[in-house]
Amino acid sequence: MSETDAVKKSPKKSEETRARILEAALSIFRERGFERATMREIATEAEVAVGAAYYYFDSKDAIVMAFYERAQAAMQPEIAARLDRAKTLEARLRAIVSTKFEYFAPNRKLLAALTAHTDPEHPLSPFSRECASIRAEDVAQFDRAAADSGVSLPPTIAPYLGRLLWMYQMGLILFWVYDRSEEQARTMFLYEKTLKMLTVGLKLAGFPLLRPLHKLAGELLAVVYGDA
Amino acid sequence: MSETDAVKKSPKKSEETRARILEAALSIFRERGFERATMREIATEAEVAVGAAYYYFDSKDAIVMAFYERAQAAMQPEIAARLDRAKTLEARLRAIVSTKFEYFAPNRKLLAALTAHTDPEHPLSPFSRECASIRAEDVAQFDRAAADSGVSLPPTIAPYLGRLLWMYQMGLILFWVYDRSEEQARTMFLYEKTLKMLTVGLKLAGFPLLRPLHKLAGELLAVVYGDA
DNA sequence: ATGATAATCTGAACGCGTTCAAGTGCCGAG
DNA sequence: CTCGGCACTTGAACGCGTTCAGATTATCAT
Repeated sequence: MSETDAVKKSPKKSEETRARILEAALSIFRERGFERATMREIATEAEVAVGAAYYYFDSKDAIVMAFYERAQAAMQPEIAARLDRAKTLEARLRAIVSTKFEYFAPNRKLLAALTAHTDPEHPLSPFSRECASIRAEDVAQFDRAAADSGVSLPPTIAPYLGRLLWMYQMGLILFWVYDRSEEQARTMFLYEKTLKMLTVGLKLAGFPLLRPLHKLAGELLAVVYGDA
Repeated sequence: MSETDAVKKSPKKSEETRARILEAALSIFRERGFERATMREIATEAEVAVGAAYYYFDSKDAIVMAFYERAQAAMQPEIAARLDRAKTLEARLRAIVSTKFEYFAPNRKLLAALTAHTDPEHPLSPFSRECASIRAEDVAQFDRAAADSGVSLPPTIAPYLGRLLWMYQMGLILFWVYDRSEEQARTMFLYEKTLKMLTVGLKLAGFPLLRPLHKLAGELLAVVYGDA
């Protein structure tokens, strides 16, 4: 019978404790928001001492990061599948952004912790070193979305399109997180309109009339994304 | 002689204490940054107890707000004067942005506290209720800068120009605060290029070719700035 | 079984921002 | 002169995130 026990325990007992702490934390974050939740409360809810929570997670921030990484891993295949089915850039952007809205909808309060900071030195900032790998995955998705989708940009701008689209998406999500309108209707309106504007804008961007802007934009992007 | 003393003290002794606490705080903020400064340290430096600091300022955040309000009041006339001298939109934008860069240059670390948060519920966020009056003053400056400066936008967009320019300026300042390049050279490059791009862009914005975008942009702005 | 070693867990304690009951000193009315 | 009230000041104490020395439990070679 120690055999069957061992089988039951095969996903390691400590993994279960870790999961219990994570779930307790997320439950409280969702209910009360990140700021108002306390580590003592989380530990009590998970039936461990505070120290145990810190054995599994480096900090309160790190718990949110664990959630974020899990969310990213969960959404990745869904987004990939949807991207394969969509052809136009608009449809592909919808695939990415809608998947995120759907996944994060029950966690809007929690997500606020991940959008509250601009400071790239803050661990939970979307621009932080800690978020770099998730950010890179996201940008890669947008690059895939833009690839052979009909949009043609001057070579000085094209390499930045993925990052620019990521930025657009971040703005949208930021607006969504703090959108107090019924069912976030304002964000949904913004979503539709900006998406349309983006596609129209990208079509117009090819016009030779805008040639002087191309050079400027290229230099600009090179400096912004240069090294930092 | 109690007379002359009274005259000396006429700006009230407590005002002097308040000033001493503020200066102590700013000195430490500048040196070590907002986060790393502690209220105990500030109080010690100002030669008072912690409680006294809280008698004059509601919170650590409130000290930064006091600095921000003072800065705003100090820059206002300088900007107004420079605006009067400038005619083109570009020159006027330069007047506003350059004045701010100059004033805030010795306080970049401190300013980081005011740009670190996107959360509109955080007191130090540029989008917060606490910053609303300063923000309104800023927007009014940009409105003045745009007034009879040659730019003509469709009536669906024109009313938002001030707020859009304010947003542009916030982005620039945000980039500047975290710009680690020598003398913030990258920001200065960005400043020049985006300013040029903005003026070129605003000229192009009148073209009838862009008519479909005008309607879209108008609806968009109405929703974004609708009530929140 | 039996230690030894590592993994897991505990709760007191630290430094932080903040609060507050209790002082201290000053000033004007009596 | 003096006393009541008010502006100002104090520092201990609170709740927070976090740390850490030590206790407890699991693992496993012997």
